[in-house]
Amino acid sequence: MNKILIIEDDPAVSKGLEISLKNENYEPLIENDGEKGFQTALKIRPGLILLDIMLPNKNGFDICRDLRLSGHNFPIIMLSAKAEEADKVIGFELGADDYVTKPFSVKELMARIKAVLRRRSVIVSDFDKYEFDDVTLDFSKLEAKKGNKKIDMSLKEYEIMKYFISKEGLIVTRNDLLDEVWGYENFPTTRTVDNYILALRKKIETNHSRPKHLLTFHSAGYKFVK
Amino acid sequence: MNKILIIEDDPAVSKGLEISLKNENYEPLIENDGEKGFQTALKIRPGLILLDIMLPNKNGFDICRDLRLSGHNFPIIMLSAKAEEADKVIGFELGADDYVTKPFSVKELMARIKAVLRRRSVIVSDFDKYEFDDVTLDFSKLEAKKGNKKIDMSLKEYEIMKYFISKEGLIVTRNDLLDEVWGYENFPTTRTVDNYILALRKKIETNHSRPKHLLTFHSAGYKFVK
DNA sequence: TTCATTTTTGACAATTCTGTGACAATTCAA
DNA sequence: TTGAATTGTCACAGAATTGTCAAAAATGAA
Repeated sequence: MNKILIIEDDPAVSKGLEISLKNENYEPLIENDGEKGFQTALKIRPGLILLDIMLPNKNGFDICRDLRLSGHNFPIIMLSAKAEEADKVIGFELGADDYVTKPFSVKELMARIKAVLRRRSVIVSDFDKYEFDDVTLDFSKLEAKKGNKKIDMSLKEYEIMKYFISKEGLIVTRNDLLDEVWGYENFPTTRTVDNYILALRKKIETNHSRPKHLLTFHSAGYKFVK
Repeated sequence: MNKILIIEDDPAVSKGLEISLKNENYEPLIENDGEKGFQTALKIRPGLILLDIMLPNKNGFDICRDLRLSGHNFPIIMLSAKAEEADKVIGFELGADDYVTKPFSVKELMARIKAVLRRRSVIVSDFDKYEFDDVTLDFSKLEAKKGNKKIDMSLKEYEIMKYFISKEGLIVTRNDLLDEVWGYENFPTTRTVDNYILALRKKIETNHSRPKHLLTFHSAGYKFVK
């Protein structure tokens, strides 16, 4: 997931970036045409896009906006020769993650790439407070309460709850959870999931052996209901 | 530092905004009168102002202009029923940061608030004295006290405290700190952060091994509470 | 330059979290 | 109703993270 798509029509710039990125163990790919770049982005789903603004066929702003409109949220860093604030603002409003003006120092750009990727790797979806029954979860403060008693939950437990909540009312299989919460780095057994369910039930359910929110669906998975 | 002043005379709108903002962990405050809103802005120095245009006593354009004239640069997002481009231009020329036409989607407005605050977040943090428990920090004089004993703190320690304070109650990851306090020039390891935490705890906590203000959140980061 | 201070790193200890397997309980299907 | 499969439950080992200290490296002033 460290593919980086460079959409940039000046070979001097793109070649330089390619070399620097390879040095940092990313996998750079160059497109020098706006429309083709856009298509490639959709196809290869890069981990990050370095996006020039002035491009043949489709400019950077349009690419950024269209990617966002079509529901993709690849991290995007816009590159531009113009230092004007206006460009910057537009870039951010279209959903760019960062904005770098040429000429830029390679070191700085690398740092910004790292920063953007780091920020993204943490954030998942866009609610950070959620309530059901007598339970309150605050994901940005990592605070949880049942009634007026604080609940101690680990980060992984928050992540699991967040995933369940985002799928409220739907069956979530153990493999869904392993893929989405644990990711592709770790491969615990499906039993691990059951253990977390148990732990969560003890925390959020009034009677953990008669769950009302984290329900079992035999030989399918679990379902969270509000 | 996340107070948001809503100056809006339609309760249907302001109440709705209040609820949404609370959900996002902001602290909304409503004024329904132009002149009073203006005075309140001067008094409470909000982190951002949501400003309607049509208002009793003093309209939004005047409020915006007068705030800027009196040297304040709170981020301002203008709200208006009129979609006319003219309004837009005037709003920006008066120094508004963004402009949203009613009816607006709450999600969009929240996104714009975040975007404006992000753009501004580099500049703001305009407090230079802060107190909690028996600790006093003066960021412009670089003086600190616990009880009546002076504390020796390095500049970086002041910067870290300032960042924590600006995120009071929220989780701050080590990477947040590295991005925001250290910036893009230096890349110390995350262990460096822990060491600063230790040093700061020894200085500001009464019992550094039982911290009450700089709290650890395992596998997430730290949180400052007042 | 030297010296004092600040910043960073690395090592190790202490703590917390995760994952696993065993066994019990439950569910399903025939 | 019975047996196989699935899920509930628990306690423990070892992984991973954080606390802590001391020493090395960097910085800045005299």
